[in-house]
Amino acid sequence: MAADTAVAFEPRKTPVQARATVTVGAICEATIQVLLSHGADRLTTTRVADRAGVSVGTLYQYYPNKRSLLFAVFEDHMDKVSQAVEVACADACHKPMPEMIRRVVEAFVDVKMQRADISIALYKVAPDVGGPALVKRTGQRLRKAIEAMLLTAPDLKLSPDRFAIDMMLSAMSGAMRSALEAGASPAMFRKVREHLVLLCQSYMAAATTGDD
Amino acid sequence: MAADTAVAFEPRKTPVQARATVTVGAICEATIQVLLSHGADRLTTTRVADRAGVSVGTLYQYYPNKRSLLFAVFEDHMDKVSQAVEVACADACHKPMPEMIRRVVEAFVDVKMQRADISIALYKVAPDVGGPALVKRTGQRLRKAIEAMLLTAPDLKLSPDRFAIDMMLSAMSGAMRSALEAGASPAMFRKVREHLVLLCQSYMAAATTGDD
DNA sequence: ACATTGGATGAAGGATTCTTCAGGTTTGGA
DNA sequence: TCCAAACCTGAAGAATCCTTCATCCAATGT
Repeated sequence: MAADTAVAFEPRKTPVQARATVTVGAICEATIQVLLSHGADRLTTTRVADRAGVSVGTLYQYYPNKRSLLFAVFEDHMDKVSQAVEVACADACHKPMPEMIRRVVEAFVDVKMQRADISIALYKVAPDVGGPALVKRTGQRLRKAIEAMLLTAPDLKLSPDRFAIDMMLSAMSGAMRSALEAGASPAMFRKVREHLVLLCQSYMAAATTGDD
Repeated sequence: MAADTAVAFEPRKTPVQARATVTVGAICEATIQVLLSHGADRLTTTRVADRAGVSVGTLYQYYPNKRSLLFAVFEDHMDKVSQAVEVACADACHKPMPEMIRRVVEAFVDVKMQRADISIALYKVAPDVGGPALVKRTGQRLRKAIEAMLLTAPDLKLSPDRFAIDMMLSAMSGAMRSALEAGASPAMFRKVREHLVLLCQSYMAAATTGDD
């Protein structure tokens, strides 16, 4: 059921002139917009091109097919999220564990919220674009960053469990996803953030005590 | 961007004779299979009919369109999950809170795992089929059941917060989703279940103490 | 046995969509 | 100024898909 995850996903050509850079940016932005306004199943290359103010041909000059376009947008978003979390991890080294968790969770929630529209749009295509694979890759990247950070915690009895970190990450994703898809208000997001911090802190505390 | 969530989703006709019941069952099962083997974007009504061993016309006799078919399968699954959790809630009344949480989490994990293939298949179409709406509805249903159960807990200082329950549910969904999409082994699932219990228990304990 | 309602068929109409390519326009350096 | 490379255009080919409907088979009750 898989194996075609890596077929022709690479961009076809990289923009050289400034004009083309603008074009590619417009195409990516238009992809998000069309996804939000028309849904994943009515996302057509022509519609995206129209919205971007270019012709279809132009789109196919940079992306070999529709999936590669979606994949590129998805990959870009995941990369931004990863970077935000990695920065938070670096900043939180040597702090007490609860403080570490707080920073990581807040960084994650904030970066997702700043680009709420993109996050929501991408949930709609992830399945059709090798989503799980990319999500897994990103998960590993985040886990490494968090693992490294936790190793510098002065108040940890047990070494942090890899599995527990994955658990925490997937719980975070789930909570954010449902908040985003429910169209939560800014006030609601603050509450989600607050509770998600509590959730992760208490789980991590429990997971790094008499375990085995 | 919404408003067409309730268009022609109702089944067209309900099977009367036994023969037709079998047919409808085969169509639903075939839908899952095609989803798993071909992906959401290559799920065609003709392919589903072929796999079910009937003609397309038959399919359209029961479902007015493709989306309504997907919706029906989705709705059926969500109903099964809800029932399993509701039963667990009813059984766990008057038990200590940690025990309650344990039962609910285990019920949820187990029912999802029993139908792992269906769960995975449905993740692929949820976005295109009024998924978020159905998920929200199911979430409310589950929250009510859990809320009622928690009210009978003998060891709870604060009345359980609605928001906290939603939080727990979305964290559970997220964790299960990533485990399912990662193709976790049975052994891995046991570990996920165990940790998810711990996560929910520690969060609930924290959320029902000095809060606000 | 027969009429009526339920159930099944599958070719074909109608509508989209993806992707290409031959040819025109713009840019930037020589 | 002039040219080659970079860009852009958009009509049209090729491939799918969704859905319908006229027609035939099966079941049920009288």
